[in-house]
Amino acid sequence: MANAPAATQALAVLKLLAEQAAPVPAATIARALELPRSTVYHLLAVLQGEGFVAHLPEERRYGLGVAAFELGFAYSRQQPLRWIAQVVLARLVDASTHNGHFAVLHGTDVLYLIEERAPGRASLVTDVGVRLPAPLTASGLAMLAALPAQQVAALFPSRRALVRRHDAGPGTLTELRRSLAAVRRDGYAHEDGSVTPGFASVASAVLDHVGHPVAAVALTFPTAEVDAEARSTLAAQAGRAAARISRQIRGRPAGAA
Amino acid sequence: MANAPAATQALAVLKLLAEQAAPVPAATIARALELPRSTVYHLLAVLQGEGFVAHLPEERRYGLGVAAFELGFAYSRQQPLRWIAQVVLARLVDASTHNGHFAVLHGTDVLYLIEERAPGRASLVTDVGVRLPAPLTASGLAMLAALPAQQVAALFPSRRALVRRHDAGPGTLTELRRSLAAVRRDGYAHEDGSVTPGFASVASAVLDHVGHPVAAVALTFPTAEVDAEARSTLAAQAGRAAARISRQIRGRPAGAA
DNA sequence: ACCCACTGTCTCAGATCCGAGACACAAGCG
DNA sequence: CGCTTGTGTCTCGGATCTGAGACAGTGGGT
Repeated sequence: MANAPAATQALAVLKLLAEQAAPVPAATIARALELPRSTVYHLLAVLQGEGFVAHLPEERRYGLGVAAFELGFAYSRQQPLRWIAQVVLARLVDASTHNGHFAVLHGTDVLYLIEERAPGRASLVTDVGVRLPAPLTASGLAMLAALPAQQVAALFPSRRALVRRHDAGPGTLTELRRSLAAVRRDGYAHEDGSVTPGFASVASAVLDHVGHPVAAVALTFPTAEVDAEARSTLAAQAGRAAARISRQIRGRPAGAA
Repeated sequence: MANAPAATQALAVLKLLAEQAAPVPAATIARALELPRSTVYHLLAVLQGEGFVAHLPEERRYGLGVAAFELGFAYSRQQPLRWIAQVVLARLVDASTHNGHFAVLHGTDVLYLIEERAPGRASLVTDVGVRLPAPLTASGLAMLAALPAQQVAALFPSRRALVRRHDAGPGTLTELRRSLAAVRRDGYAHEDGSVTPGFASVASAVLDHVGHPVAAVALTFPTAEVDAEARSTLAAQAGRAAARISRQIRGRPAGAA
């Protein structure tokens, strides 16, 4: 297969810029990607010409451009799953009065595609576009629990693949399997403070026609506000929303994710 | 300046895919971009390798991949303006109980960066990522009204630059200028059914430290539900939200958009 | 005002890529 | 089952690019 270094390099520049919290100087890009300065300026000129990169002359820095934003939205728009989920999630959030999320599994991570905020509540760390280790999240646990054991083993071949945060989350594969068994027993997944201290989530997986988890629906709430009974109610609501989306996607061709 | 056809072509493929409502066959890409089939397969392989494109073998089609999505989110995340606006817009929506939007001017279009949905209300056509002709929208009119007349003339050199929809929106430059004068007189912009029949919006521009419009805040409501007095109240609320964001961005370096 | 480090532009030849077209495989239709 | 159309892979040489390094300009520090 022939190579296309210019294309590969241009995409690498975009990915690097996407990893930055703010626009950066061209020299930073050259250093990080180990590319000649002339090559970087050349690539930036092409990316700028197509709108993917914006040059900030006053700051002498480069950041992502509007074309990058539209690309991201276009991905979202191409997902029939997202449109179905948007409506169902809006209803769930209105009914439960808690923030709701819709996420997909991507490797060992969860990627949040939709966040619906309930009135009077702030957005959380699980904003759209955020990626978190699946075992730390209710959504991730819900999806992993619906996978065959071999697939889970493939994703997490050793304890090295596990990430802990706020001293939370499974530390061994045995703990992970135990968590997943509990999810299957309870019928829903939950996490307490693993993602944001003081907040908990409940989640259910959205299954396709062959029972494969394609996404998850979650509700997030302040731990202190919701007792065990209320939590079960929220879990049931999330479960019904996930089931509704599952029914609606059956009969549709499998989408990318 | 040297050229980088492979980089340019790869970006063209991404843009084409972003314009599609669903994944497409490779032949469609080759035809649309007038590229050799081997070149297209080659570019798709590179884009796929970097995660920007996903191949759907069962459908024999190609669509955008997760890296495209993350790119779009990364753009959003790099905008300090967006984070400030997110909080202010959430409060505005909670207080007004109507859907709110946050948009920027991009050429002669408005580009929606944030949508905050009020409980019990459906998302509208002005979803995140959507781009609409500025003169048709309250947000667009608010920003255009805050621009110097020469800049408006540069953006709209002739009536050819004007777009009508649902038989709405200014049809001549004179009408446009008249609309903008009304916005300046009233202190807020509004549209009735230009974007979505049965819905109206009010909007105010967010101004930077030199008085340049960098964004707009809008509230959208069903026309039948809101009388003239209530509309003024919503306009005032949107105006205060925009002013609050304006105050918060002063003292910060100008961001990209 | 001067100096230094950095930004941004430009050239051109050795190195490397791009794409025409052949080939194998797959899907759909009669 | 056979045929047609479309998908996807692969080769290689004429055409073209990549990037070292020179140069000019800019901004910040002293």
